[in-house]
Amino acid sequence: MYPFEEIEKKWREIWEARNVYKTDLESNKDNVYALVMFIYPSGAKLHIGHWYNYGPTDSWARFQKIKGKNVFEPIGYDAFGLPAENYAIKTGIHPYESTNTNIEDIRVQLKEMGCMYDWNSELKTCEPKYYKWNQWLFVQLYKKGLAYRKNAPVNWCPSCQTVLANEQVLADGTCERCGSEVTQKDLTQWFFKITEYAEELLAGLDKIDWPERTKLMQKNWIGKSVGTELEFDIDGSDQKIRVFTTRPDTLFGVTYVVLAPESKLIDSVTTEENRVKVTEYINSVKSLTEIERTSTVKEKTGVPTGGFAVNPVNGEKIPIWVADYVLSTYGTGCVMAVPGHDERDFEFAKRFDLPIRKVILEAGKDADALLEEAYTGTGKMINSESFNGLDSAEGKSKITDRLINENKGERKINFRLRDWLISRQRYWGTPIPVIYCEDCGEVLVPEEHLPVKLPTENIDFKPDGGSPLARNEEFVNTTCPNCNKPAKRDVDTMDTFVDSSWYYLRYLNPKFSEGMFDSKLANNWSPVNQYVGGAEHAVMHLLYSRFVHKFIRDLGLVNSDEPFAKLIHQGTITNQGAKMSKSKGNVVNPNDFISKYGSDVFRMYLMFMGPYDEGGDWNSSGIVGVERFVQRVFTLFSYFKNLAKETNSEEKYELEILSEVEKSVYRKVNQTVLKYETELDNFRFNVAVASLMELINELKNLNECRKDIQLYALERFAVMLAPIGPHLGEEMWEILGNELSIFENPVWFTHDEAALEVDSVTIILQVNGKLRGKIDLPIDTDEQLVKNATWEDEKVKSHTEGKTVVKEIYVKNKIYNIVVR
RNA sequence: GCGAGAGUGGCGGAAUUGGUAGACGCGCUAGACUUAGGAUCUAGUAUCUUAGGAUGUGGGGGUUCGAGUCCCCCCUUUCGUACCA
Repeated sequence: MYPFEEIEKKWREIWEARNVYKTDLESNKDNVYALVMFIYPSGAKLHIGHWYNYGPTDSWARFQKIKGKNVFEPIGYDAFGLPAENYAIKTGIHPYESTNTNIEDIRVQLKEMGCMYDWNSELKTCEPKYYKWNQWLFVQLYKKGLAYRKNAPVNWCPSCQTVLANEQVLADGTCERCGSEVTQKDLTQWFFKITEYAEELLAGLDKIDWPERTKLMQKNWIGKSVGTELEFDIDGSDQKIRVFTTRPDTLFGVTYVVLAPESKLIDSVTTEENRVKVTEYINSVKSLTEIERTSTVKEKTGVPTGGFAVNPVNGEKIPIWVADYVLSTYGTGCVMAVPGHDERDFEFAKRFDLPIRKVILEAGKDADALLEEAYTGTGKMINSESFNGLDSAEGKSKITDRLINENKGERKINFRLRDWLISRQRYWGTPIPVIYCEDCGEVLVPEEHLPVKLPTENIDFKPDGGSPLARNEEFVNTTCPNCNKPAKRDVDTMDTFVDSSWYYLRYLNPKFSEGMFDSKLANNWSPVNQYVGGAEHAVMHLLYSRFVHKFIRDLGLVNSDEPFAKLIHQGTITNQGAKMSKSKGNVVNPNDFISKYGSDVFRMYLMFMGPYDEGGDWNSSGIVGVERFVQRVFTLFSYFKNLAKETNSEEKYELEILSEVEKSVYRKVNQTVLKYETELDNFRFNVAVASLMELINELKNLNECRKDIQLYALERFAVMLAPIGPHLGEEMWEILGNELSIFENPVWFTHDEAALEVDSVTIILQVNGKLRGKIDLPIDTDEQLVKNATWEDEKVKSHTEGKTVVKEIYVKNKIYNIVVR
């Protein structure tokens, strides 16, 4: 039996004692930064999902190490946040205490996994020496005008008792964290101006190797749209209605204009006879929740104001309506309605019997035919006076030009992306380094006073809609850095996504006191070569990090444009189809498997389950397969114990001098080396593991080989085992008679290309594309000989007899197909 | 609604440019060893079959000598998104 307990313990001690995983960060040669998303230490311990994230990624990193790369693989804790605070509310235990207790436990588990983390780089975001630099970042953003405070309608989670960023509200209008329904509230809050970087955040997506899905999500979230902003005069008024449109080519099709219910223009455009109805309508909209209002299944509602706008291109007077399908937060909050060519306007026009005018003709359609639905495609312009006959694209440009000439419009780019709301009315986070003075207004805490420490005494955690820090007099009351008069501190804390948007740079030297991070090291190690984490962060963490990275690049602190060059999302492991969660009580505990099979077997099984980015449903029944494999490996190597002390292997062998058995062993070993390398490099762990299983099946008759061939095979096998089963690999390497840790002294054998060349091939014989036989022939056999052999095949004969041969197809070394009729 | 991905034996899953579908593993069947086997080893294992073959990668069409792979339509499912003008 393979004594995994003893062996795994032994190697972990050796690795730790010899400091095998300390990275030379000063070096700039062959660097590989392998990063997993750091841990959010909520009360729960590491579960299968963590293992699935960290284990295989570590195997990838170890493989880089074994190939001689200078690998940096750190781990740390995203230690601020709600779970610890909620726990404190429930139990009274201070978040600092519970968080640290959790981290202690988690660290033990992490070490059990046998990952090659550089523990010198471990960090916690809840320490002042870390969050000080969040505050510093805030100050820099403020100084560049990229951090600002405004009163705005914000998303409010009544359960978490705090505001949320747009990204933290789910599609169904619930809180990303707790699932409560999010409401709207008007509050004065701090924002980071991520929109300033919208264009670059979008363009940068083309330069990074990320899953297309994720890039698309970011692209949609940023939501760039190119169009024209133009104005409609208001009939009988000096005011104008500005609208944004991506389809100026449909301007002649505008039959009404719509204002969002929040629009400030409503009051002045509404006529007296419509005022009551309009007011009633606006009130009715207010009482709707955001979800109700934005539901696309809801029938469109709206009321006419009685006022009229004037179409800038043809002077036509068209009615002004108020409707809640127009959003105040996008564009100008006003829309020109073209029912003929916009689905929403079409639906609205049908409902309220407004005219529908066709101004774009779909290719091949009749200009006079009635529109059954909005035609949103492009085509020839019609009913558009002098623009008739132009293509949509040309029309867009020409109409815009005319508007520009007449001073009635301009080209405009709009983004769906909003600024990042970072204030949180919670305790367990980074204090916002701002002081409010009656005389001086909002004043930044001077950099030399940072960090503004989060008070740890006399905290009333209980949420009451305000920030817990507001009740801590000692914290709140301070003096103005400008005028020294009594002043008050900002009592909110920062969104924890601020913490996680730059931690990968801090890992390089978490003790660095002269700045946010050590720029010299950051330039050696940025961007991160391989980042691995859950797809749920596709638009939050991963977008914020990109923004912050670009900002600190602009400060001159780092010279790369993107934080993460390559990204992979591990899939989700479910249990009976359901996401594992404490509340459902369906969490699978990894410890049960570790104690029964050892961490290597568990890790290898996770890798073997299926494609890494797909995850899958947990089913422990297959783990015995991996266990058997490990047992067979151990038996095999034990049989050849100390072989490296008895013999030496060559780097390469000429095939001619090998026996048949040796030749097939030699070939298989080299095929496996190549396959293993390509699969592992690309995170296809399941296939990499399978290739080693195939190899051990092939090594059945290894004892019929010469000793040096035996060693040749086994040393390669051991080295390939090491990344995916690190303790096992080390032990097998040692059993062979090697004295040094394979990770301390990395060894990798590249494949022998000559071994992959086969001397004979199996030709597939087909009749009408159907398999009828196979023949083994020397490679590159002459076509005529293949043809002869094919025609001699009994089955081929019986399927072609009495039929006319139409043609014969020969694909060299692959297939001979006879087509008959 | 829209956008992106997925659908292959009893199960998890393999499969270069279109060229032997089902690697590897689980499970199952039979045999060997054994006091015993839920250990280990060996062999087999897509389905139907009149034993010649026929069928087979969600369904239906198509391109091709040849399609899991390419094209069109549809179904199921996962994820994202929710009137962004």
